[in-house]
Amino acid sequence: MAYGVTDGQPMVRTRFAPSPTGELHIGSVRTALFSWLAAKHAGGQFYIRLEDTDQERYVAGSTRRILETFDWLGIRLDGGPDHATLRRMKTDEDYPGALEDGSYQGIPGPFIQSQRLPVYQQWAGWLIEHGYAYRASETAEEIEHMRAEAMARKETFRFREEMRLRTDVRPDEPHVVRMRIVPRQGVTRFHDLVKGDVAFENANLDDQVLIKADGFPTYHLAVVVDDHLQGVSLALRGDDWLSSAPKHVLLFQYFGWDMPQLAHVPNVLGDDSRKLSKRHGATSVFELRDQGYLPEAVINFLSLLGWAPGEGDEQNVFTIPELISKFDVNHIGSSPAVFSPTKLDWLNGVHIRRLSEDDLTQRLIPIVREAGIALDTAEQLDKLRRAVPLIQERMKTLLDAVPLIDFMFFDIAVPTREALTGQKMDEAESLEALRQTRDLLAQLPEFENAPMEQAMRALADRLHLKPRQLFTIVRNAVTGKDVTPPLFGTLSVIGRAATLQRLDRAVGVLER
RNA sequence: GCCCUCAUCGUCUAGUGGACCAGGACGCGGCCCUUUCAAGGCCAAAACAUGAGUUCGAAUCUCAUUGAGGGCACCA
Repeated sequence: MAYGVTDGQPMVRTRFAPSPTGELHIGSVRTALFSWLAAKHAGGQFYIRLEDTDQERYVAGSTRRILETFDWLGIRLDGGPDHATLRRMKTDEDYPGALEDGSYQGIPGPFIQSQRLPVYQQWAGWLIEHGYAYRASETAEEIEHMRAEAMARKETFRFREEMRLRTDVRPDEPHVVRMRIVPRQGVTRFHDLVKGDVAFENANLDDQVLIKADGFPTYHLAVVVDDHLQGVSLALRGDDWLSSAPKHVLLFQYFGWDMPQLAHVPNVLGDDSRKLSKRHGATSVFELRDQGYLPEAVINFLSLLGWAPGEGDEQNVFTIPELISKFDVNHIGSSPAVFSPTKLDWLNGVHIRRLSEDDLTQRLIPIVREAGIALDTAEQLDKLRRAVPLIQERMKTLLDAVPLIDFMFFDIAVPTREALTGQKMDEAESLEALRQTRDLLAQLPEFENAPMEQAMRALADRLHLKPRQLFTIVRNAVTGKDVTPPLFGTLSVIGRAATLQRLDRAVGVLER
């Protein structure tokens, strides 16, 4: 397992290597999470490397978005950006300085592949010198033509050295560098931590382009060179890479470098068991964040997509430290997992309930403000603070808080007569009940939960009403809703003045 | 077409030849608690894709079939 060596100690080092081509997909985030957990479990390092070798697909600002994703999740990188700087950046800025640094925590940089071009050129040259690669100058059109001919013969097209139109390509003329498959026959095998032993016939591998005509490396060269130079001991990636893995294995062999351990993790699928896409709602963690999910819950949920502690351990709810201590790459499942919004909801509720009241209050503040509820005065903040214990176990997402508390801050619409008339009661009875409630609450020495409940139960008794009959009309009168947090705690947050005022108004409605 | 991968309740999964007429979790249904809604507790329904084979014995091993996914770029 140990591959890199730091200070004489074996070191597990993993990386996440996205392309800056837009929003980070949930499946990619999960792969990154697995990588991070694997590293942290072993006390190792996790870093990020930007694979921007395709200039055409580059999307401005995506590097920043990628780094923000990790920042929000609470995943700290052992190589990469400074989080404080990151938070100060503007949206359209990209490439934070820390990623460009020469090295970080002993990991040699830069961490942006476009800044490592000479490195790839150097190693491509080495391959050519040692007979593992060659120059080729066929144009895209020529290749396309060859492909069409092969298809006409119903053959699978693979570019091979023998198919070159021009041999003896000079280094100074436009060309690409292609890898030679050596040996041409035979089988390339490797062990994948997730997929097990995998074997590919060399005859089915083509002479992959390693350096493009623009001088940029392809993924295949860059990933091998960087993983080696940066001391990656365990490489996790999506299983769509499995088919090209044998080429990477061959390159490692050509170079004479030790292979990192490979783990190809399955995709995350959407509700319809198809690949997750925009049509499935949440496709980036920012959407989840905006929908009121906690990073703790997202991490917990994602870790369970394709991984389980195994060995009879049936735990489902994990803190991040628990995940770090229990995570094991060998327990990653080999089949794709479906993203289940309902399970995420449940886990989010669980993690919300685990928060301290203070913590939850802090997280609610921006959301409540966003909903248009002012929290500028100490009094308003105190109201929220007092409401939190009443709503904590009633939320699946942070957004759920808003309808649970808005009436504590805003006045409500005038209730209808129907809403103020209790079950199996007529309007006169209901009116009398509300009047007596009003008088009772006006005289109550302490406008607090317990004494209020005691007095109100006694009142219901005197009126020969069931608590439910009385409480329901009081709830409607004061909150304007038939679903609220527990009534008396709620009234106490609303305060005596507003409560009495709303009761008076309700009495007025029935008197009319 | 060729190559590769995958296949246990609706979903996430446990399970590595006997302890499995398959365990847990979400969701669903019911009950309890209860001022509404939640939370919590209890109970229930619900799966080894199919077919051969190996074996005294298979969810677990092998093969085939079917289905699903991925790859076959000077994209990652």
